[in-house]
Amino acid sequence: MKTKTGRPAGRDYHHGNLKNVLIEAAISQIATHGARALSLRELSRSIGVSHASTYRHFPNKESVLATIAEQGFEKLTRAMEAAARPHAGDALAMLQATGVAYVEFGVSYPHHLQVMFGDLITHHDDYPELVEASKKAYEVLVSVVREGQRTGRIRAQDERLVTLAAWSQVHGLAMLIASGQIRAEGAEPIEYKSLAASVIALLRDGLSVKEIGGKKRTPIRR
Amino acid sequence: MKTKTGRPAGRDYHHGNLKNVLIEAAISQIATHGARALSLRELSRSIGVSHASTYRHFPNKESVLATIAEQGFEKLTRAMEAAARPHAGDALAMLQATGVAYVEFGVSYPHHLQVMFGDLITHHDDYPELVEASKKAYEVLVSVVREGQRTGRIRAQDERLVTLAAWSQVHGLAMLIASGQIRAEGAEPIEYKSLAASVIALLRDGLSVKEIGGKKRTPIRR
DNA sequence: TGTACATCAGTGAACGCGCGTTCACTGATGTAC
DNA sequence: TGTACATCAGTGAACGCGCGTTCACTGATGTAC
Repeated sequence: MKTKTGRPAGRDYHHGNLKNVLIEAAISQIATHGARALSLRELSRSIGVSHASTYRHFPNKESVLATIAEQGFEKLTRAMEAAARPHAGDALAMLQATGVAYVEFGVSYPHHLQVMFGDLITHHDDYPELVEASKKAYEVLVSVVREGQRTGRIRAQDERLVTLAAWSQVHGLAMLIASGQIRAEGAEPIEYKSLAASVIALLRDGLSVKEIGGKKRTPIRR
Repeated sequence: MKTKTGRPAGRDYHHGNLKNVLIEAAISQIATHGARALSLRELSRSIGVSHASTYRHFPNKESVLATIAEQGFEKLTRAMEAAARPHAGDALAMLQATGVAYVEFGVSYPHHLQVMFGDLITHHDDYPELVEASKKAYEVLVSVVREGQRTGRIRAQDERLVTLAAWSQVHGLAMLIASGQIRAEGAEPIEYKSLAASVIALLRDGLSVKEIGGKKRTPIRR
């Protein structure tokens, strides 16, 4: 069942590909059973490979998790960039879209978020590529904020502070949803996308009712 | 070393108190070694008691964690209420103070936050007191928002949405700090309290620069 | 094209570990008389 | 106040488990000639 060029059915590794197969299987195992439940032995079992083979590609379990986290940040970065792109030139719309993408990522891959931000990886410094990937995700937000400040659409406060406010907002919402704290009250499921959009709009506009020239504006309804 | 009324030195349990001793020890073990590292055996060992004794007071490990989470929510509730109290009558100040208290809690007890919002407890419905405690914490925010809307200081949008925006903001900031994502760039440590205050102020005021009567206001600096 | 050889990815068995949980027990405490 | 008894909190040993990691191996792959 194999030729010089062909590969045995279902075993497209040996030299190079097992690493990818392992990571993909790990990601799907995490997606279904949660990050805490990931075991290297079960992982190898699921793809029909010896449990020792992992150690040809990763020095230990944590480095597998680090790779997963890294890919998560890369995916998140791509999602945010793709969401922002159509709104080039309108920084506030970009910020909104980027934030919604962040929350959507969290809703879609709650366990992946756990790996990225949880305490499973204790030695972040051992994984410079992971640190790099998370910085890149952060940089997407920074550059939108910077653009908004340049064009006078976003408050000219310390750029790091404004970015942090935006990041906290979407990260918090994503984490609350991912950890099951936000529940539908009625029967129909929550529309996370529009929920995220509304919450982010509140950050954009502010919670307080502004007083202008000493008298209150009518509260804005959207 | 014991009398009819006295207790053997260092063993103030037998009938009633071991449960509290266990929880206190568990909380301190979590604070130092993280929630994932908690083991019932190590816990018993640390207080010099048989590891089977736990099962006189808790049906299983998860219920120990649920009790810890519950106490965390109670502590958080108390902290927020205490922070809000001095500002009674000024809902925006209450919101600010409450939010800062939330973030401070997270900074002080990052691992406790992990137990409260992480995925260690999988069957929340088994612990109605935990659900109740988390609702009470949430209610603190709701009531501040409601008060702000009643007095016209906070936007008259759906009260749940506004609360969620505030909650997301402080939760996200707390989680980002707790998970080590926010790092000082220079040598001096971050002043989390003022950082939180600034970030929450941005939510209160909004990120966008408002245009009034067609022309831009000067960006506000604080 | 064919052969000899080097490389190294994947194997199977074993090590040692600490864990959560159960069980029959024992001994300290509280109570009825 | 003193004694007999019931209760039940804490014990120590044992069960069974799956895990991460290591190791000497073997066999598939790629390459030099």
